[in-house]
Amino acid sequence: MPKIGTRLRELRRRRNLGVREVALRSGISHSSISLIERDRMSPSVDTLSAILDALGTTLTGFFSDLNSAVRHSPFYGADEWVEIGKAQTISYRMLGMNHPNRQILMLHETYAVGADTGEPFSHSAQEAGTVLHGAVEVTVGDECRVLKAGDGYYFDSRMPHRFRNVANEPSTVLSAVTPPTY
Amino acid sequence: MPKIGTRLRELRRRRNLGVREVALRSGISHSSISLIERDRMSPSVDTLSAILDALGTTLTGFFSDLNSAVRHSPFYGADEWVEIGKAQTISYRMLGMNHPNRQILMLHETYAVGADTGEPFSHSAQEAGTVLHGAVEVTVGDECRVLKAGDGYYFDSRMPHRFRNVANEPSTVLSAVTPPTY
DNA sequence: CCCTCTTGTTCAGTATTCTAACCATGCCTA
DNA sequence: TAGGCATGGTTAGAATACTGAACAAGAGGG
Repeated sequence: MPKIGTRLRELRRRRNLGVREVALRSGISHSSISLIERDRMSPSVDTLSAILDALGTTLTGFFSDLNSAVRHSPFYGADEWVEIGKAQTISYRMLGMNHPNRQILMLHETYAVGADTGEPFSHSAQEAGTVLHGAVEVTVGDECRVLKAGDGYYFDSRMPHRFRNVANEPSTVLSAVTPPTY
Repeated sequence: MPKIGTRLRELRRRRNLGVREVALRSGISHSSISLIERDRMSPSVDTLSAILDALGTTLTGFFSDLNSAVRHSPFYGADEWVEIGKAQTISYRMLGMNHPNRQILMLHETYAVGADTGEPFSHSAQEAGTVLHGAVEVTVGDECRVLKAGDGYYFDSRMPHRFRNVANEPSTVLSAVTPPTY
């Protein structure tokens, strides 16, 4: 939540609009606009959405413009992978947790024997990956194939997909998703 | 603000995490998580950010995945341009106001005699446009040129830029910006 | 069957956002 | 100078987000 206020003020100023004008168009009180722009309060998503609407922008656009250029070390140690799932049958460990303006979700996935992501699901993004160890049956749309170490995949996440470990040992996969949704 | 809750729940479930687990990692109470996921309250940006953090996602990623496939008429009449600025010296009228998943901000800009966007500013996006009528002096970075009807431009918005009407009549420009931030 | 551990939901109380009315300032015009 | 009308900021009270504890439903396990 980096200086939302400042950015909002810029957007408004750029349009030669007053706080009151934006308030009128968005249905939010001008005092709230003032407070939000000066980071004295964190608006609810609904409120922010209404304001952006009045400015002809969208939540999507607003946030995709956020966190632009910040310096950060490009290196991460082997101990810096962060578990983002609950390591029972499948473990998802991500790289670069706090990297600014992260556009990629790089995952090290470990599938226990018989592990299965279950119901094919879909979300809008693109993902690619490769099997490091073991054997994984990957289903994308109506295509299905067993991938072994060295094999890889690349597909649009909107296609329903599913992963299943078919080896009699744990399998590992290294994958990348962008945008970092999963 | 389309079903934020549903999407959040999907993200969580996909990770095999419980409401309580996410609460612990995000510092938000598990009851809030429950309420938010069922759209019974609209979280503040701070809160949402904390939750997404615990799920390994970002505001940017979360919203860029939002509003995917919704049907909508592709046609807009000449009377459907919406003024998003305050028409004094410069008028900004945008197209497709309520178009779902809008990725482009198409603008019809009208500059009064002597109008000037003033201080060069910058934001992260890409924009292109062409002069329809009159003459506009465009400055991008350290380059400056006068464009007349038919001339165009295309640049990365991160470069500081500025527009100035140098004709002795109103000038009009048709432009596009993506993502729809401006 | 009871016990316990897990899951998510409900609810009363607290903290925060949000609003409405008021205030301060600056810029016109008379 | 006063008066009007912009601008944005402040503040008490209403509305809502948020919390913690209590509740309900299900899954084993003895």
